[in-house]
Amino acid sequence: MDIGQRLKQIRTERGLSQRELATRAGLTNGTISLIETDKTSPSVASLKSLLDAIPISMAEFFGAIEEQDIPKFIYRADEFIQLTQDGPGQVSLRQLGNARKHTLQVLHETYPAGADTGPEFLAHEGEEAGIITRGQIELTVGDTIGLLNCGDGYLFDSRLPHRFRNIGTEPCEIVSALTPPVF
Amino acid sequence: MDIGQRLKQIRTERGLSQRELATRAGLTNGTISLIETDKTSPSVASLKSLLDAIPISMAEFFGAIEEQDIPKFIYRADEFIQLTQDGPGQVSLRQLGNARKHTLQVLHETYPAGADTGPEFLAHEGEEAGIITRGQIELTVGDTIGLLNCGDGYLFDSRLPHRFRNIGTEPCEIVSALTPPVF
DNA sequence: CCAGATTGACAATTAAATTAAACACGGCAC
DNA sequence: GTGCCGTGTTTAATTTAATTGTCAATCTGG
Repeated sequence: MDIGQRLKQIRTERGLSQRELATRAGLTNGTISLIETDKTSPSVASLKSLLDAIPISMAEFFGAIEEQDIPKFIYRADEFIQLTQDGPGQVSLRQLGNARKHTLQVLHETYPAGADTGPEFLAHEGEEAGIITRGQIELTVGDTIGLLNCGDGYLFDSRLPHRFRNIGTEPCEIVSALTPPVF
Repeated sequence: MDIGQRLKQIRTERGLSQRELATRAGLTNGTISLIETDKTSPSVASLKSLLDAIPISMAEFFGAIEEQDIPKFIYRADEFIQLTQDGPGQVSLRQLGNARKHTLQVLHETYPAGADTGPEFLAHEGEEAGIITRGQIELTVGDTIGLLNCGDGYLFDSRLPHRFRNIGTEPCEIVSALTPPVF
């Protein structure tokens, strides 16, 4: 989402210079330059001042951005959404993209040594699958128990009760997929 | 426009605590507390992180705010939009509200000593009127010239060529109205 | 009732946005 | 050419936002 490009677009569309818009909005030209070149992320208050001076509403401004938004295919590691509280000894679930817009939910899971999804078994609609990318983990599905090593994978109907336990000494990382998404 | 209230609304609607939303968005609970109590104006980047984690789009977020926006009646002095470059010896035009939404445009004008709208006369559609609140100014409309003192006013058809000159020694302030708005 | 956990708010530090002033580039008159 | 605007960018200093750690208040289960 390129705030800078969009601001520059509507500013130049209306024939305003950075300096002119700046004085109208009560900011400085330098600030607008930094925003338009994406060297800073303006505060909502600053952006509102700018849009009021143009004038254009926040909804219009972002509406146009999000319409023109090219469907996003690539997500950087730091763009994942953390679904769990993080802390030592905690299971970490990091979601790829905004699953509500899709029928497929992919997670990057980390189970510290000793971690356990709990004795109360999980069960929900859909299917899930994954591949272990680091360490090893014990998976119980129904009354089947298996120890999965790095490179191994799993695939099962999520309605079957299941449980993950890292019984090893190093953290276990899994890339998993669920459909439909669960929250 | 109350960002804090709106954020709290949708957050609690979805049963999220400040801490839970914070970890999902990669921010801290303190930040959310400050935003929701309007003690800070978040950066666009921070707000986007929060809305992605909820999830809700920027356009939806602001759309709802601006719809529910009570028509605004009162404008603080620092909310006026500066229509002119400011500087010593410059005429200052400060607009009340967003004139594009209305048929009436009210300006707070300041003419420094010696200021002049220029020998090339102004002319545009509509009517304009004003009252001098400080100092004095010479007004030319068509071939009529008058010296207006503090408390005096004017009202004329804007299609007549007109010119303002502060021929006094102190700045002149005028509150003026135009209809329809001009830019 | 108490212990432990969860909530939102606060104060002090750290990180980031904003300012103010300078810089560099490109027209354009002279 | 030189000087002068007007443009957008960059830099160091300042102001503001964000983090961190803590607090009191509110639940919850034993």
